[in-house]
Amino acid sequence: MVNRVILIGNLGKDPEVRSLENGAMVAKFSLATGESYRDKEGNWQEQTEWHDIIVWRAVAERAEKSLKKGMTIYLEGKLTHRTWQDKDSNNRKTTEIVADYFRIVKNSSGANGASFPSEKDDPNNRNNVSNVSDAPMPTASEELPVTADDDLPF
Amino acid sequence: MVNRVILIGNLGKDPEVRSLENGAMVAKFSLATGESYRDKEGNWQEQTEWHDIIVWRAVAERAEKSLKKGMTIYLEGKLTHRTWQDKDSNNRKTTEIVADYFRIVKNSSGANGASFPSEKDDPNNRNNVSNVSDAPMPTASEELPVTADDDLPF
Amino acid sequence: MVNRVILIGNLGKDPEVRSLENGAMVAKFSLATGESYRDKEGNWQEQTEWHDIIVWRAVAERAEKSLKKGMTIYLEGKLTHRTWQDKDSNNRKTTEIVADYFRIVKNSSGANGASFPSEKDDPNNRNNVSNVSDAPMPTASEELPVTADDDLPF
Amino acid sequence: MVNRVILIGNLGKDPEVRSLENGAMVAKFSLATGESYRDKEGNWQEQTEWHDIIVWRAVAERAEKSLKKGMTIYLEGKLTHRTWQDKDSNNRKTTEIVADYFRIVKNSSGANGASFPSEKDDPNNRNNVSNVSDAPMPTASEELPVTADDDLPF
DNA sequence: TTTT
DNA sequence: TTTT
Repeated sequence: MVNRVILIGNLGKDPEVRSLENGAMVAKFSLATGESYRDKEGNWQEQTEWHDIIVWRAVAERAEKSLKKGMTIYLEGKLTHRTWQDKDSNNRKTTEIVADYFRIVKNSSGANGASFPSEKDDPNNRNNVSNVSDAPMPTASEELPVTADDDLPF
Repeated sequence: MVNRVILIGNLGKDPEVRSLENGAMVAKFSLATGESYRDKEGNWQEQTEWHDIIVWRAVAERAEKSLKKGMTIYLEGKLTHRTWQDKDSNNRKTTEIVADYFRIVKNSSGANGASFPSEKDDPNNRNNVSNVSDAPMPTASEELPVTADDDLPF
Repeated sequence: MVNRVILIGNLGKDPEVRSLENGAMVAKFSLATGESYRDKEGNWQEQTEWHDIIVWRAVAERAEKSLKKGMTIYLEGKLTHRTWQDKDSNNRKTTEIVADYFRIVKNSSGANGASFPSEKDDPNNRNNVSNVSDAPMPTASEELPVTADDDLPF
Repeated sequence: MVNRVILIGNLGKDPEVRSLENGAMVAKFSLATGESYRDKEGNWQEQTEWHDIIVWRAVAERAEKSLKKGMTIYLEGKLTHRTWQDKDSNNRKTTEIVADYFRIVKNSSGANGASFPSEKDDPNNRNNVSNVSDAPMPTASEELPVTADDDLPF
């Protein structure tokens, strides 16, 4: 089974961050994606979707440090649905995207908003993390340049 | 803005298909994705997510013809959320995935269930459609093999 | 079978656009994706991947009009590989991404480079196109607001 | 920058697995994705793409244990290109997909080839790994059911 | 060849 | 609640 969501959108507010009793950090925020289209009168209409995003642990810590209302971010995650009963015993359903990766596409403020944020601002990104699990991770004494093709056993 | 969902899962039932007054066809079905994990006692637990899928027009027609309860399919689409009020004037929210592409990964029945279904069973797939918009679409008199690289102006 | 590529990166040059004899338009460009990482001395290193992108027909026309060297774009497409023989009869292989969708994430110039480009600048985007095939597309006399849930036959 | 590839296809051979001097395991295999289309005579043609896949470390170990020629798998990864010079000093380019996740969609043999393989056969999958990093991971004494919404601090 |  |  595969369950994968990819979004680029804007944060409606700063993330809300909490810690559970077991120490795990959680962050939640809303992300707006939208599309513009012309209606039959030729006027631009905006159809905005607000997605509820939840992130855990290291991703939540990174969200707390780096995400602010108004930013545009890229994220990947999975769709989860929870069913519960409200005070009138009606069945209610909540849908959230559990994101396991995000990166900032654009800061909202003018400051460095004009630039695609460098990954240097974003040290815990998946690419670096991936280096741990995907790459040979040479020790200092046997550093292999990525292009050192001859060192590969193929 | 980007809003993209990718799922592989099983149909809970045959699709429900309807036509609107304007002639547009709509189909809906539920798709289960799941993951297994060991709980603290070491027993396998299954966490199933049921997603509400909706497809329109040509995709709905193809769904009606080809999709059956129990099949495993791959699909791509976008997440949409609608807010409405129930009889008690509570705000309720419904989340659906509007799929613009699907393909069968496995038939549920034993018949040809063992084989990855051929695209020959699936003539309206995106790849064929893409040929219309993505490829040179040569006329009969100037058919270009895909490998006829020399005919390309680069 | 599924073959899907998703990239966000920068254009190395303006697209090269050509028309085939059959009238089909083709555009090609290179897209850089990169990741930064610290090397063992703690210096930032950049690992850039240059991807060859090819787009056809309507997507090529849109690329010609809207894409410029230095822009950051999001795209989706598929991986294709072609094998050919060079002048020394060596087998050579070329890999290209045939993109069927793109959207501008950031203009390179200062002008409106600070803003996430509106879809209003981007009328041929997939979302609009999707409206044609995914939505009921009501006629003027029976316009249905997207939220007019009651009009749906479910 | 984002660089993401999603494939469902068939393994051309068993993976080739090696260990580097630093102990890192590497596995390589070819994956075929294809699409069928009718040519102008109305005959079915098959266009197969063969992708070179490379996986590292834990993913490579899992590939060695579980992947066999003929299986259909889903994978996610990133595109990488390497440039090198052949014996005639020609610049040559090699494209590989560095996969960071895969799962078996269909076994090739008749044995349990008819069923979508359970994640129970696939213990090192991303979903389980994600549980480690994405979920609260309660200790035994404070186990929280996934639906125990009231225990979350929102 | 881009970008930070 | 964002953004254009």
